[in-house]
Amino acid sequence: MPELPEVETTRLAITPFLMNQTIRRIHVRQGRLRLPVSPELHNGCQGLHIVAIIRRAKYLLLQLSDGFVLIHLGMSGHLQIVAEGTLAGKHAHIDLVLESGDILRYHDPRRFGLWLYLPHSPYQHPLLAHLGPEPLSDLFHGDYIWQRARNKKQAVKSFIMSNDIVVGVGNIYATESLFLSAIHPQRPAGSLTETECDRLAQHIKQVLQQAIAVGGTTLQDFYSPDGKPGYFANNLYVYGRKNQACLCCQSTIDAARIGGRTSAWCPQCQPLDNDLPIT
DNA sequence: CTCAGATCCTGTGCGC
DNA sequence: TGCGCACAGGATCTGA
Repeated sequence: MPELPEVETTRLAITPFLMNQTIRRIHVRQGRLRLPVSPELHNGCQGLHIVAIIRRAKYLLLQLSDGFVLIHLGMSGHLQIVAEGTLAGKHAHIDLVLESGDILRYHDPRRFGLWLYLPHSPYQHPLLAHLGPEPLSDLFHGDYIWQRARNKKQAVKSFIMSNDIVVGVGNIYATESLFLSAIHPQRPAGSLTETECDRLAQHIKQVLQQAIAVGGTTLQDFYSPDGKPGYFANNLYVYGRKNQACLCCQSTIDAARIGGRTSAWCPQCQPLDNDLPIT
């Protein structure tokens, strides 16, 4: 569920309920996430105010009147605003209860997420200190990719999914961006031309912006217990379309695991190599 | 240093 | 209907 557009949509959706609110208490039902939930969050943070709700990469940061809460949704986490007294489901691990009576409820079946309390500047924290630029910022552009990709043999798909290169590009949007850029995902990152790097940067931005723009759909099922299937599913050209016809040229979509993640591509629209024979 | 693979955990969907 | 297996939107760690 949570790629960067989902996290941003979540941030926008919860902000009106959290902004300037006072925390009554935090109830942790299951504290064993990717890292243990910070002890400060177990029945802690009473009386602190929520000053700002910030996103960095796929992290959400609740800036409190004292310290920060760092939240990551992992693979299966999601946040929901529920009324007091709403029955907690099997995987409703954390409730952040506000004086308003609203509850920010965290669900996460696979428990790859994070809830940490950081007393000081969160950007110095090891989890955040080495992150690359935001993909939608001016710091991320074709020439940046070109410079960072030089001499790298790593598959370009793994490369753009590396958080020290650029943050927030998950498996879906990496796959789609490469299709739109006509770049085969297994190409060594260092083999990209400057023109290809420009195209790639442009399409990563485009795909993420489009997904954020239709985040309104997510807003709907954000409050309802049963979510809809992916709102962006209609816009997908190759992700999840193995053995189906390419929407542009009718070739059969190919797929393989690259860096441990399933990757799909069109062999016609995204040639592996223009000149050299495959050895 | 670089890169590929294993790993954390539960749910779902498929073939048999 | 049940069982076993493969796979899932992430990110870190290990080791070659």
